[in-house]
Amino acid sequence: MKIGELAAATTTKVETVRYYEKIGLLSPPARTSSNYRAYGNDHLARLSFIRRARDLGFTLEAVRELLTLSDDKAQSCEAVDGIARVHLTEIDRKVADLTALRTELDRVLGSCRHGTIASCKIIETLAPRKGL
Amino acid sequence: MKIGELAAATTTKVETVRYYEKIGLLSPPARTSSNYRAYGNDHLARLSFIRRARDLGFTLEAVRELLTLSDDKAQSCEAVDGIARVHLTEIDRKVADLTALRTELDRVLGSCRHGTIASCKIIETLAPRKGL
DNA sequence: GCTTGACCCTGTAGTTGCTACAGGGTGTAG
DNA sequence: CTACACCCTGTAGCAACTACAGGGTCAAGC
Repeated sequence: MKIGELAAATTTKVETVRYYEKIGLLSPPARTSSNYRAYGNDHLARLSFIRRARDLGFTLEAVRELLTLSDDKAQSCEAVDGIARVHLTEIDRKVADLTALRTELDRVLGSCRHGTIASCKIIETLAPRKGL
Repeated sequence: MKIGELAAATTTKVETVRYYEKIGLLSPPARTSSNYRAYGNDHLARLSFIRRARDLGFTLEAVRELLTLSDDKAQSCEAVDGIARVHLTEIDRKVADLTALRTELDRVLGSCRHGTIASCKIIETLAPRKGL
């Protein structure tokens, strides 16, 4: 399959596929006589994995780690679990922060409707907390 | 307080603080006789806010707008309302996205049987699926 | 009083994760 | 046979930092 087809099949930009190859996330495929990249199903699977992990918010470095781990079938699952778990904790913190910010914005909007410009406490909402 | 102290208090790099000043997010502080930047508590609060907001995925431009909300006390109610409303929508979208992501990651983690990679459900989940 | 080391200054170049050209070659449909 | 969509390499740009290089400042210790 040509690069355009691979890209379309994974909703990736052609340039991004070449970029992944350049940084070593995707192995260089065979070339046709006219020097076009020729991909197989293994490439398709790997790129799908990369895109999906990226979608889930993993950095390229984390993806690289996950790929290395998944290549070594005999290894234990714990490292994979660890990477995902750290990521999950981060997400939980972000949701909590966003919810606090949302409440404050909502309050600002509410006071607006009553014709008064309440002093906006946005800065205080995300002010440093002791637990951090 | 000196730039290093401010940076440490907000887990920011010194260079980043200077960068925020350069792009106008942080007002230029007073200088000591030896030309060192001298910050007060208002800078600390503002920088804390910027860092948290950035962490939550707001662009610097969005942060800039949020800050004008809390800065400009004389602003018209409509302007405040407009800016707040846009960001409220954005926050709701982010919370929804993160929650979906969380659910998925949680499901993936729950399936981890701590066996070997060969049977790792996390890797399997990220692998390409027919329905995609 | 002088050196050592941790800090500060400005300015510029590199990073991440792409994305967008520029300037060219290839392949097929009309 | 020429138009057009696709492919190639290479470089430059984007946001938002981050890391030097090359220099100045200051408190502590000998």
